[in-house]
Amino acid sequence: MEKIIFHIDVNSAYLSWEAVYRLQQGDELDLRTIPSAVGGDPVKRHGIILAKSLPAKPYKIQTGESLMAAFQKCPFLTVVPPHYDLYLRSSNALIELIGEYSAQIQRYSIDECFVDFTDMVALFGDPIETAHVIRERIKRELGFTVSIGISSNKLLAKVASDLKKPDAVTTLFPEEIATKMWPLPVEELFMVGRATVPKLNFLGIETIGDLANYDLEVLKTALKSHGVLIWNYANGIENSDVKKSNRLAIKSIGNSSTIPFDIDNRREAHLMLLSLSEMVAMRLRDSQYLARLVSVSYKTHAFNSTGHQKKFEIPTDHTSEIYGYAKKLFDEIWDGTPIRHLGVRVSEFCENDFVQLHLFDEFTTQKNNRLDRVIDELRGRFEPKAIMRGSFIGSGIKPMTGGVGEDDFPLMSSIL
DNA sequence: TCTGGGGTCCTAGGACCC
DNA sequence: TCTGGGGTCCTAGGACCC
Repeated sequence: MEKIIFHIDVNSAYLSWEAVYRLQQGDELDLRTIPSAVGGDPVKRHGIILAKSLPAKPYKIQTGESLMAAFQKCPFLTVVPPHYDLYLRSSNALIELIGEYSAQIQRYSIDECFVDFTDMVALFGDPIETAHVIRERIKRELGFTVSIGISSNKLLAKVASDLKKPDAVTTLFPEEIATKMWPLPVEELFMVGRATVPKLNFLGIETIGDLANYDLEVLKTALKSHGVLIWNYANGIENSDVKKSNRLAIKSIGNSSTIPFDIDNRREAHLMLLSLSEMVAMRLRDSQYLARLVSVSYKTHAFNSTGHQKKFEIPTDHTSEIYGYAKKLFDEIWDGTPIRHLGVRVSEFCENDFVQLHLFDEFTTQKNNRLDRVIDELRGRFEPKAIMRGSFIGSGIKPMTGGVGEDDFPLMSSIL
């Protein structure tokens, strides 16, 4: 039987949520009605556009571009800083509402989800009408708009939701592929990014239809497995299930940050690594995993990036050990070039079963373990700053760097 | 116009073993 | 001494997503 899949996408999510919140707080102005954007702080060198309003679109404001560039195009652009807590709460409210229509929901990102509606047709009736009911309810009850795509698989549903924005419901069933999807430029296809477009253009492929009808063998030679993937997508072939999101399915945990100033000495670099390790390790303990692989990466002032990683015999979730590894890895590769951006990531997880905790070095392990958990608890109960290492005072570096905690869910890079 | 931060997956080359 | 090929593990780097 053919499946019925919805893809639900919040229109200009960060900006919409910001606008709704401000209206609720009594603001007169609706950010969505003027050229506006959510953006970072240029002084801290985080200055890019994260989301833009519809009225900002005619000015060709692009997500990801620098605020400076945006102001050049639209000098009176209103830019507000991001509030990730608010976005997480808004996202949760959305998922809760959608949950009334199906239990089969895959959160794909903070502002997108897939819904398997196949078994719900018997209960709610026509999928298109139901999608409109959901769309209307979200607008009325939550105050923002969504675009809903409907098809028989996730890929087509996702493409469909993109066809009409904002506040719309669009179908893209297999028989509609040739008319609705094939005329689109190939860069609109999921998984065709910056690096692939020129390669496809070189082969004479300009539209999704060109790709769909191209010789698969030639494509395979030129683009390997990625070529096969996007050829299938161009033909609407994709058959993965809507997987209920499971936080324990996460494969890695990392935090990274652009430092407001270039770091040119080992001491400050280590302090920054400690700050990042604190957050990574806390999230790791919260995930109930131990990690075997620690990676460190950095970007230089000139934007060259380098990384180094190593597997360790004994899986851990201790802040002190992760920091120790990170520091060692960093020292092995850094040549003194001024650093703009630093990151720490852990992966290769195994369960943190009780047994594993005292296999080796019982005393230190248990001591470290208790210390980490007490700190986690205090930080959870009060605020992260409740426990702060003295070395950070006056350093210009925050005692913990990075975000995403309790409510994180895995974001898949490819629909599968 | 100097370009965030969170992820996943793939590939290529070298080491090592049989 | 020089020769072969296959498998697996490890690491760096890059492509893609939102």
